[in-house]
Amino acid sequence: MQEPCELPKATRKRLVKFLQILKTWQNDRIKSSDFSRLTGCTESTVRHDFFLAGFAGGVSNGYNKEELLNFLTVKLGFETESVELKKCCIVGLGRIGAALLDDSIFQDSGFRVGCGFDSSVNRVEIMRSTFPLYPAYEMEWVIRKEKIEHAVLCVPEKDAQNMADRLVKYGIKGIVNMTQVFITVPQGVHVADANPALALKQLLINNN
Amino acid sequence: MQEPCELPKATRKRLVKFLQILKTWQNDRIKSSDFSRLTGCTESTVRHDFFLAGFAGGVSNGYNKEELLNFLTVKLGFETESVELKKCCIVGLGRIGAALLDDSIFQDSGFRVGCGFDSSVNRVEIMRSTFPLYPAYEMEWVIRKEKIEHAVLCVPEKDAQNMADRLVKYGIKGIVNMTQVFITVPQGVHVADANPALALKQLLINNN
DNA sequence: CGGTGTGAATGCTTTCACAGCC
DNA sequence: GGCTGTGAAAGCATTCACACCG
Repeated sequence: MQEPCELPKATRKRLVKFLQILKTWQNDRIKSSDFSRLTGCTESTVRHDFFLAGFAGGVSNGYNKEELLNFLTVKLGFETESVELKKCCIVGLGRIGAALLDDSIFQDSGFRVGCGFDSSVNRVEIMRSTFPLYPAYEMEWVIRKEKIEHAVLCVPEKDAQNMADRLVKYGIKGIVNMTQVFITVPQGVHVADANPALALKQLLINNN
Repeated sequence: MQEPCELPKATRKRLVKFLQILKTWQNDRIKSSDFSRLTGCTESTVRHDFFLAGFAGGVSNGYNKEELLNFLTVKLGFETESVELKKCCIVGLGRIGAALLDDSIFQDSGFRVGCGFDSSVNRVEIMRSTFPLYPAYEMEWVIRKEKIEHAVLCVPEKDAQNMADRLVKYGIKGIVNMTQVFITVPQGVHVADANPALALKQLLINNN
């Protein structure tokens, strides 16, 4: 029914943010200036995004929170989210990977942690976790059996590309790259970087 | 001498990536197709970026690695990087914050960890770390004294905006937001998001 | 040939301006 | 008056096409 959300990329990205904001918005109504303040884009952009998305419920004291929240949830295809969360896996259980073995971090993301992998059999056996942990050589069958399509990559940098290649081979379609190196993936697979060091560097550069 | 790098935003962002790639590039020469493969942008874009940056050392078997590396380092204003690293602070020492108390994570970023803060005095006293840890009420003088301008925000979501406000008040100019909530900062302060849950969500949306 | 260098052309994104509505 | 809705205009970013060079 809902075609795959034919909206400009930039607009879609912002709409995800707007939806996130709505989820924790206390008030009954919300204005484009609120979104502007909270995201850093202009009021104009906010209104234009809603226009492109096809929303037209605004009046002179802003938008109705509930109405907008429902609209965006459907438009972005998140309706079924609460029914069944998608599973992701944490690959590499060093300090960062281990810290991510925690569903509260993925709350409201539409994902939950399915399992964790590490190439050290020892570490996998010793670590305590509410999620099943596997040694890396079991990745293939686990990923296929659990139909996991998303991975959070937290391995040492020297292993990042290798591991990414394996993940893709086993059917992973999206990788969140927590390492500082850039990884290459074939067409059809997507990567999002989420490394604090990289982010710091970008901050320095974007002082404009 | 080097004016503040008058380049299009998008181009600057990519140049930072290219520089990162060069640092670990094994071969003596590198081609635009290599950058294209590794970053996902087109060869055309790569060459055009170098053009805008004013680099013109390419020949028919690509660019000389060293030459390009030096050029970009200067152009982006990273020459002094190895002389003195900028300090950042980790704010909030839960699982994630604690995992970031580690300089190896910030290697090659131009930053090093200066110190950590947490509102739990108890936690600060108990945790072992090679960096000084302070209770949150000491933030102001530490940040001012150490002239820290960048913070990595790892506090619980409900505290994120509050803490960001305080950081800004104490002189922080750039915040890497590891939380899932969006924070608002005044003009002149910059925020970069680096939250894996957010990144996963963006991946779902960008399946185009 | 297999690459880069470069301006022009195309395609996105953001901003503007102002009508319309409560 | 304050805010949304909307097309048109301006501003960026990417891609093309082709000259040029070893």
